[in-house]
Amino acid sequence: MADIRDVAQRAGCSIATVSRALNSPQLVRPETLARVQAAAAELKFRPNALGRQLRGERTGLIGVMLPTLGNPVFADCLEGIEAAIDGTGRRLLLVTTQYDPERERNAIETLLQQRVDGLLMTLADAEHSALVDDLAAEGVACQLVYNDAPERPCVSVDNRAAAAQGVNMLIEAGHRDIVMVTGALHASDRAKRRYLGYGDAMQAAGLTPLPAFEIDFNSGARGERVREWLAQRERDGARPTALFCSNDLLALGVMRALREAGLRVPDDISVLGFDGLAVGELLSPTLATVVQPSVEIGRHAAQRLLAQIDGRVGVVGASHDPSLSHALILPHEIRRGGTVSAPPARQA
Amino acid sequence: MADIRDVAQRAGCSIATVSRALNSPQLVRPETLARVQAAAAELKFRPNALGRQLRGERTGLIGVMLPTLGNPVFADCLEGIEAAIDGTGRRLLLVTTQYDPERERNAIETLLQQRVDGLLMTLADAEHSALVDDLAAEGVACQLVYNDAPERPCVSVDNRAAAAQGVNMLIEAGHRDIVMVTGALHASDRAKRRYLGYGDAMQAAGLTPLPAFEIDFNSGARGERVREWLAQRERDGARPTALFCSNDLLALGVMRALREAGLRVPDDISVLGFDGLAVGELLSPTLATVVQPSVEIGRHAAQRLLAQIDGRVGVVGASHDPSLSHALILPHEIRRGGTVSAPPARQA
DNA sequence: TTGAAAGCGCTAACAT
DNA sequence: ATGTTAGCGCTTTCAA
Repeated sequence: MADIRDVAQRAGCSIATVSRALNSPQLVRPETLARVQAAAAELKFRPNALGRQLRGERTGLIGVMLPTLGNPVFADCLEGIEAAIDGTGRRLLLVTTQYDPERERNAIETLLQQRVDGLLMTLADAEHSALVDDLAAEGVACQLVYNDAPERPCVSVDNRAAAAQGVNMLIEAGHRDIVMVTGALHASDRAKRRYLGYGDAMQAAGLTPLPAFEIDFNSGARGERVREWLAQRERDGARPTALFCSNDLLALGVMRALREAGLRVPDDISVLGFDGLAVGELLSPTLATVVQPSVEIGRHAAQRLLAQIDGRVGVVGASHDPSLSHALILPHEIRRGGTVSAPPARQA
Repeated sequence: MADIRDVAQRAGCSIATVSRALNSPQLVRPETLARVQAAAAELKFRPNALGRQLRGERTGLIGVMLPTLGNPVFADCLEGIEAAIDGTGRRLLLVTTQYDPERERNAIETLLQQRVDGLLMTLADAEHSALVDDLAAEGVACQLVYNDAPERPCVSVDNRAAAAQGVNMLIEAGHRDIVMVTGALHASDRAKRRYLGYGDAMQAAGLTPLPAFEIDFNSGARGERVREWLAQRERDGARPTALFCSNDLLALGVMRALREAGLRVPDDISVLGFDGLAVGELLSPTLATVVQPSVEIGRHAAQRLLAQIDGRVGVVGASHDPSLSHALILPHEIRRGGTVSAPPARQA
């Protein structure tokens, strides 16, 4: 593979001139420029980004760390990130962590070793993670996505308020027995905040918040678990009339289980999701859900990160925009859908 | 940021010893090793991967180029890729191209400049693209995913046979008026092969293949287009009784349009998809589809790529496994689902 | 406008 | 077991 020296020799100039011709053509005499370009083309010269990166201040690499791509929420967000960096000459280094804190640590270390200019990530639990503080202390540019921790650099919706508003919609539809269904609650700060929002809405309506029904997201036996739980509640005479699922994917799984258990949605039981996945609108009945602007979350996070990186030019006197180190809360939306209706008439 | 020299000084040894301590601990006296590790920890030394990569043969970087992450097929495939490289110490450089050939060219060039060890990609049209030949000529390790071009290094299903089998299922259910619905047909070699498979099945049953109904994937007006088209067919008295959609996402969109047009699936019209998206099973009725093992496709492609890279050790006399430069065809599956039933009784 | 030269941080001979 | 040294390919002063 030809290197800059080969090109220089072929063009009859020094490597410095080749470098200029490639990066600052205006600094080079047109005739020389042409010779260099010709030489580069003939040799199929492909500049080695590693050399440049090793030398320079920046690599143009952005580290992206997400829990999984199996949930379209993250894929959507990634699309927003891509859209934001498109045309800036940056590239994305991608890692997924499966919500595993240890993998999170490793991944970050790896990305940092590659000298990414900045980090975009969703942590399992941003509030209790010292990671973000460490990164801040090290001066690593970084934005969290989806995590909402008010005092941290992140982009998200107000999960608590959004959840409350969603649950409130259920209440307004006439539901009083509402249970929240979540994955492992302890593993996700978002699910926790949504549960708080659920509690807010319930209490504001004078209802008693119920414990969340937690089911393991990764277990194949989800359907069965749901049915067992339902049967139990049935025996207790306390079957809820509505379920608030902490995310859309979970809602879809739950709905399948309900169907298999012979329950009709929404006639027998209403279901509300959270995320606003596009597929939700394609279902019938359409999935009622709390919509986060996933693509926009990704886009904004990336834009903020770039601003952060660029603001770091002089390294010292840089114009550190303080707003970039606090949360950016994007508006959520309630999407009414066919999975929510009034509760079935009470049977004596 | 501390570099290897700082660590050496602090540990009272040479940089070579530090390097050894980090990469081949067994070559270093335990006592020295301990000193180095202590020094590295105290200085929060983070090895600069760029230095190593510039020096070494390999970067450990794998370039991944996909059309979009908006379609879960590709996200699933990416999960398989991740699974395959997990634990190998490699990282993924990700780019999406939106099916745009020019972006494809740019992206590849970019990835190559970063000196990725190999490339994993889905091209819009692998058969007519000179890209793959160029790459092969340059000796770049590369595997195509989803594209099935028999003579190329790729991992996919046999799109033609799979489509034929799917369409045959429709025929066996009693359908004779079957139309294939696709995105821009010219843009995707897969859609083209699936259309061939459609033709195969129709002809084998003594039926006349119909022209495909192409609708722009990126247009928001999809629903409307479908309704117009249906109305037209209706007037012609030639409304098909079954639609074979070239992918599941399209099928979902089409089904929505059908519903909005007042048609029931499958009572009025049957729908068959292609891909095997997980959401298809969560719908009701569940989506009948031709299932590709997306995660496995990604996993295998990555494994083959790694084998290719590793086989290149001696650079010259390497054990170039020739099978790696030909297609690996993975088995597909027909998923029967609620969206396909017998055609409605003929009305005079 | 161009060239010479000094590294960026690391690894791997080669020497001791 | 450890040190010395020569680059990997590039950008960027500093001089000319």
